[in-house]
Amino acid sequence: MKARLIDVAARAGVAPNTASTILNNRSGSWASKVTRERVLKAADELQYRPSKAAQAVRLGRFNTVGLVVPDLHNPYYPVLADYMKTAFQKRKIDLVLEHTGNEFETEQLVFQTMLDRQVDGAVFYLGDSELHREYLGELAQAGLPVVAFAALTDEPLPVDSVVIDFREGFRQAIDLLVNNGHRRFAFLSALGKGQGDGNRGELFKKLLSEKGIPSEDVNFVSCEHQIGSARDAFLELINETEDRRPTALIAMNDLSAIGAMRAAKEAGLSIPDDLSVVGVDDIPLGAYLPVALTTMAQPIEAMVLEATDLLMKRILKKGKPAATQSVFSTFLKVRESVGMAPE
Amino acid sequence: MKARLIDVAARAGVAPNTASTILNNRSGSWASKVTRERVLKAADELQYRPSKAAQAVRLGRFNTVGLVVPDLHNPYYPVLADYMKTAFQKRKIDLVLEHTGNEFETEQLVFQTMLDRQVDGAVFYLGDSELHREYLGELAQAGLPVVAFAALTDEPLPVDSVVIDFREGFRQAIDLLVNNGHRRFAFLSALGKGQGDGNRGELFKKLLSEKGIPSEDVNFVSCEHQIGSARDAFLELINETEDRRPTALIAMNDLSAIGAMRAAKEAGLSIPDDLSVVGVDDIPLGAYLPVALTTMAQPIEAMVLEATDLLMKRILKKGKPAATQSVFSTFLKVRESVGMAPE
DNA sequence: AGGAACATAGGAAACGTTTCCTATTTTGGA
DNA sequence: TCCAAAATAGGAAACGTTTCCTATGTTCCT
Repeated sequence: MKARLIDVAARAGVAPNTASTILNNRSGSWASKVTRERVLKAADELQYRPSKAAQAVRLGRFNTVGLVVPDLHNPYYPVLADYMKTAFQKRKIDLVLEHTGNEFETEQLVFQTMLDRQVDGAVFYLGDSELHREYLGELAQAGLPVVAFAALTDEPLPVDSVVIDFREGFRQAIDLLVNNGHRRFAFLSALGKGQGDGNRGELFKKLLSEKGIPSEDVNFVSCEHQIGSARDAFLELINETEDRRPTALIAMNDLSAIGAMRAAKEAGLSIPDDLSVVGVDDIPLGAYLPVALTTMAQPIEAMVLEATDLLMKRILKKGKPAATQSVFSTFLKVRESVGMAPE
Repeated sequence: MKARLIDVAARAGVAPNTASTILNNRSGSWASKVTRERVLKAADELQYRPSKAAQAVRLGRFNTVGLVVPDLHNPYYPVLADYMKTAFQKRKIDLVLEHTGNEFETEQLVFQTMLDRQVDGAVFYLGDSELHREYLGELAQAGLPVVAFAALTDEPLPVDSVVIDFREGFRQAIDLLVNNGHRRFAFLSALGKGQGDGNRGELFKKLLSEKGIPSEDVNFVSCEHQIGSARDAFLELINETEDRRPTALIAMNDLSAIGAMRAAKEAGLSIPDDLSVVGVDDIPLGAYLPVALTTMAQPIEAMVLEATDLLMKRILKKGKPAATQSVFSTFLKVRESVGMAPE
């Protein structure tokens, strides 16, 4: 059914290796013009496409890398995936996209897939699940080139990593909010059951205390970084804190921020008059909400380029150099969801 | 570095074929208990994982299917992809996800990839791009099992298809809007430059005229089905129609609806008091907008199951039976964005 | 005119599996 | 005790490429 190299060679009246050499125009391309054209014509007529599987077996590489993200439902990741797809495309490398949904079983499965030598390397975006941190070293040990995206934490990862330093963005956000008169804060993040926030909660508390905000005026709300869970959790906080209700909210991603804004709406709070909201991620949607979302953005494209470079180096390099760490800073994009503190 | 079948066999002191038979527990599994255990132990110790590429070459199949969607930035598709991933997982088949961004070049590339025999079959979601319709038959002709999702149109597709019949949802939406007193409508859709709306515009006009709405009170707005494009286009309409401004909008997907809601906000129109909005797709986000979005939902899971079945049948069946068509109806989910017509 | 250097092409092994077929040993019934 | 049948295992080819190495003509210089 499908044309093979042999078929092309036969039709062109040459040996398979000759055809192969020509089709991949290899080694100075010694073939005579007439032979070359015969082969090219035959390949075209037969609609020949080489079997990637056979190539992979022979060459020991796939020209494919994997990108594993926590959750495709968060529009941040498709944005990142697009950049990365473009970056690898330039190197003639396919990118296969997987998402774990932050579920342990799916994560296991994806790690297996990656290990099945389907890919020459893999990029893992460590979301708020701490689960796969454990496996990263294992994968690298098993010989798979790996690069990870992660939040900046105290303990460096055992693999090359592109880490996001939230300090600058946080500082800008807190400056803005405090200057606008806000004194009572809420912090919405994923914590518990295998989830961490990369010390961002601690960082937040510390920066606020430097501004003279006592820690009892900083409410930590834990949710699952999905929109529904954020709404529920924040609505509960609103109902619990009638007297000293926070006037400013920082959510650890834009989706949670949207959920919280919905909760505010349901509680009769208006944004930004009664409540100021800051998100993280700068998802495209944020600018088009009825009240456009102020958010901490990342230099996604630069981060992706760096990750791509790191992975390519790992793939091409023979030895196992020590893991490196590249740090990128966040910055605030001020939109409509932040205002002056009420009264 | 990586353990191969030979290595496992050597360590267990058996021939490779014996090891293969045991590891795949094939043909009544004749191997003696002791041999079996030795092989299993060796495989475990060496962390043996068979090379998928080699298997693919030998077996002529990949245990992998492709899913091609137009745009991952629209949260509708991740939802669909998740269902499909689960459905194929049950059959031990990997799903690789590709998106074309509705760009012609990317589409070409993806079609190539699929044809490179990386997959045993492919599911294409035909968005509003008419571009790949042309290629579907070609792919099927080339021997690739293909199933397509599409809107119900007059001309059936040359491959098995799962089509969405919008009539019922439209009828429900129009009933609701007309009963609420709306008389002037807008219809937001992707048209032009290779894009079609599957006759949904015509359908809309027809249903409205049955309700006694003259066609001059139906405004068609063309945009690119992305949030920003929808905002721009609808804002323009608002500004152009000060006198006979529409009081109800139907957008051909939820993302456009959100963009239009943003435009309404910018123009000082409030929803649903000044403008009622209905979307299509029922993306999860819709329920969590400050004004929850009324939308036409699809039985996504059932559609996915059907598509999965169709593809599996194509893959397993020898001959080339005629293309079938499975139709699914939409239904309205009423939320907050629809109200009574103003004054 | 004779050989070296070049241009052009093919033979055959290899990548890591699976599977068809054959070979050896064991079992069991008469 | 003998032979057929069952149980158990291995040999070798095959999947579709790529690549190393060798072989045949050509060209060109002396």
